[in-house]
Amino acid sequence: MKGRPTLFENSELVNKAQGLFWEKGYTATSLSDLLAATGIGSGSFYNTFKGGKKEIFRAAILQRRTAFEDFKKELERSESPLELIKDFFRSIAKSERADHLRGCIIANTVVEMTYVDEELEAEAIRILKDVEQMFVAAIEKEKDSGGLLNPMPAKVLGKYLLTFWCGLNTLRRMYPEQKILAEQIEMQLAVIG
Amino acid sequence: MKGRPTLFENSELVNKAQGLFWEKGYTATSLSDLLAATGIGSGSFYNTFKGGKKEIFRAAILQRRTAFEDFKKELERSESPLELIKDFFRSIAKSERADHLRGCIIANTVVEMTYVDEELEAEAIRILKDVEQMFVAAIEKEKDSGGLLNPMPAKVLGKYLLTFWCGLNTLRRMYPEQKILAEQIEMQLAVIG
DNA sequence: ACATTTATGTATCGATCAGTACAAAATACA
DNA sequence: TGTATTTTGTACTGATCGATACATAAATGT
Repeated sequence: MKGRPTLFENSELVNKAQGLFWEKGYTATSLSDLLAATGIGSGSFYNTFKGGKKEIFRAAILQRRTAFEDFKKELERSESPLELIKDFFRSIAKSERADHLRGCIIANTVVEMTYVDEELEAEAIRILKDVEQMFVAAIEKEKDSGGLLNPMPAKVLGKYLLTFWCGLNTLRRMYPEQKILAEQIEMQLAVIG
Repeated sequence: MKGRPTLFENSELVNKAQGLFWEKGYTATSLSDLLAATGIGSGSFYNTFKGGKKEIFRAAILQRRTAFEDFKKELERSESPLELIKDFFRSIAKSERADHLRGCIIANTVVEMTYVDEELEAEAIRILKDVEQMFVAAIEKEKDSGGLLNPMPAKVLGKYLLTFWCGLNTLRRMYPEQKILAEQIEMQLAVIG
């Protein structure tokens, strides 16, 4: 390809931007924050992300989405996907304090963007609904194999797990302590059966 | 008292500011948003709220706290506080769409402020912990009167309700529909017993 | 009437916001 | 060795940010 070669790896830029957005959200993260963290100049930045701040934020969100999709594929290959999901929830308790404090970037975005940016809000909601569907599919599979006796519809149980995930997003900030979170997670998972 | 009389009622200012902060959060609400919504000039504004934007935000949060404290007093007078709490959750489903979208200003603040403003973050967390304590007290009372058979500790059940509240804060935005929310709320309340 | 006090409206501050203009640099291709 | 193409760094833009300066208005107290 013709032209000066890129000094900055695109995915690296998005990675670093994601780190900032994850902590402070979209509005409170300034462009100069992004430029300072990545080391890129504004010329390169707007050459790479023609849509500016909003485009790199969307890229950060979508990158998070692919991380979720990887997990989803792992579930689809699994015999007992619900167990993997439960283990995922259990692993949350063991996170570092900083990870508790920043929570889930997608859930954060839904809360932040409601009256701020319709498109980004819709984007984040779409992802959470995909997560919900993943929960539902795992629960249905477990029901089919006879490993789950809970009589509630899978749809309701899926929304229950999603609501738990979003609630945990705040609880973790209030109690970034392994013991409390582990106990609470275990209790909430037991509800499913 | 000496001096020119105030044209603006302080609590009215806080009320209107609360409305803006509730929708867009702290950072995305600008001072000129606040001035436009209240009709006040910046001179008067900074004369009234010496701490500027942060002070009026804190006032908005604290005003919400007193609303919660009123409910708490009602609970303390009640014979079956847990039933009142359950009815409160049930009433959420019937909210208007706009109320679903803006959620709970305190829970929103916890999510927004984590790496943005330590003090406001701590303020909001303190309030949520008070709400949690209110849940715990109501559950203990219900246990004492023999009206609650669930063997889990009241502390755990209280955190469960709090987590549900915070999860609902996102679920409402994803599904601002009475039917879905009512079904989900009923399911989650049934867990308590 | 006049001094004092407080609230108000307006003009304005420096800082920062997101974004642009543009020339220099670094490559590929002719 | 040029010419086209793309990236990069820097200077800069107008707009908006939160906040202040200050004169004027409107009350009270003497």
